Amino acid sequence: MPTNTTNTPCELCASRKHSLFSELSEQHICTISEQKNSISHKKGQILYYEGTKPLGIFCIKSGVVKVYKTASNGKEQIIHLAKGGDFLGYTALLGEENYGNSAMIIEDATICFIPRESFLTTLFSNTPFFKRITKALSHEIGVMEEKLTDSTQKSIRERLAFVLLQLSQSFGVEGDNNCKIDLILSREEIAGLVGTATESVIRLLSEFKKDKLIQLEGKRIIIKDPKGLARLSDFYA
Amino acid sequence: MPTNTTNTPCELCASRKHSLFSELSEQHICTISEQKNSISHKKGQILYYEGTKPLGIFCIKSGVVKVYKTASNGKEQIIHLAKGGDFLGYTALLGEENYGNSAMIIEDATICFIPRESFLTTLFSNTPFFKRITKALSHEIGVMEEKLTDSTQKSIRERLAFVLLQLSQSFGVEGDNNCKIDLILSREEIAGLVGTATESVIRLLSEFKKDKLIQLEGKRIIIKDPKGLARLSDFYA
DNA sequence: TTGTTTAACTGATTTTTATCAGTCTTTTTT
DNA sequence: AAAAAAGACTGATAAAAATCAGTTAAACAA
Repeated sequence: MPTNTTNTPCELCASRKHSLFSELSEQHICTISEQKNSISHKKGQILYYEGTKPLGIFCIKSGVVKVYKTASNGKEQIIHLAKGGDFLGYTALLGEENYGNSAMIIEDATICFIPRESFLTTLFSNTPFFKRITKALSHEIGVMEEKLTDSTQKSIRERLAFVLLQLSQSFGVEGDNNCKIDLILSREEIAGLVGTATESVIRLLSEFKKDKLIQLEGKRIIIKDPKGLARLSDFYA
Repeated sequence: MPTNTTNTPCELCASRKHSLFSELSEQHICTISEQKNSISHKKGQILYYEGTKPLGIFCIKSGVVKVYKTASNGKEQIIHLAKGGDFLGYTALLGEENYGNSAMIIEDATICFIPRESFLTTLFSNTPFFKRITKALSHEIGVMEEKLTDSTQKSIRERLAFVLLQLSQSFGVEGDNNCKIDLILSREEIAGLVGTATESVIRLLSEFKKDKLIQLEGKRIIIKDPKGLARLSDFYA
């Protein structure tokens, strides 16, 4: 189902500026660029499955990908949402393990695949790049520790409020006196992001709406009162 | 309060065999060894606080350290328990961030401190070692993703059963037909490990005891039926 | 050893959250 | 356009877990 697309060279790729490749030398970028393969993906397609062997890394040019784990009860825990400039799958590659999560396209995407060897060769022959990747890995660990703590110590209401703020951070477009989250997620997916039941999300969203914290426009959510949400999410203290 | 101890050279340190230093060359080990500082710590002492700047890394020779985050409600989420051979604090150092968690001695320990520069110099001039660290970081991310998923999708009973199995894995000593967890943790700390209230842990432990899954010997826990606990923890499926 | 503090435990209660059952609405398919 | 399917939503209920209040037991200090 995925289709090949015109292979824009990495040198010219707009999303590279915000990516881990941003500081790579001309020479290295070109090596990578020659080996990569740009592919178009439609919403719903799977990029990779948990438990399978990583053969390279993915670099998102455009679109949105959800990275998630399926729990034994069948529910999905969404680890994070990746978008243009984000890398996927390097954790499994560097950990020399099979994928520990799955990745599904949730907004039509163009994604480059860089084969294992090209990536690793560039990495190991380029200390600044290696450092950069290591820094990203380390940062990620801190983020996960924070998420774990929140998930055990905060209420669903607090977590949902926080998720909405994060979504507006990553996918928000500023409007007149508010901020629209420009990303279509099902209620079930929001639940997967928060780590709760779908019905709880629905109930809390309508509570937030009643309290004028958000507004619902079709499937999209508009943040009306970010400070109110921050207060609710127990963001300080 | 911490006191200096005889500085066993890393070359001769028993805990090195199981550590990330295990494959380091003679030369590199000696460089590190000359710069390090071995310190004795008593139970209750703090190794470092969340929010402060890392000045080097810690390498545990003996003893046990809890690495934890304090949530806004004052409760502790224990991220993991570190023991002989484990490294601490390299995540913050490599992420170029302040400590994202705190570390407290929970069993008298001897811990070496390796200053930032010595560690980083060795790391960047030694690709195999660098790869090894990167692999550990990547693995850690997978572990945290698993923990996050468990914390949102499993019940407290399942999580406690799993924590007990992990503790017996890390701190268990085999007895006649059972396995004693040779580590003294308060009920509150077990709660911090599971991510729940202290009372819930107490109730569940007595339930497990009633069901002949465990046995309590003073503050120590003896695993009587690991398979039963595994079944309870929903370890398969 | 006794008093004092801290931790472990128990029961009752409340709060939070999940689950179940069903309706309404939107999307997709035919 | 009509039928079918999927998703959003609502209310009622049940289950899980936290909190509160108190007792008992253990550890520590005077």
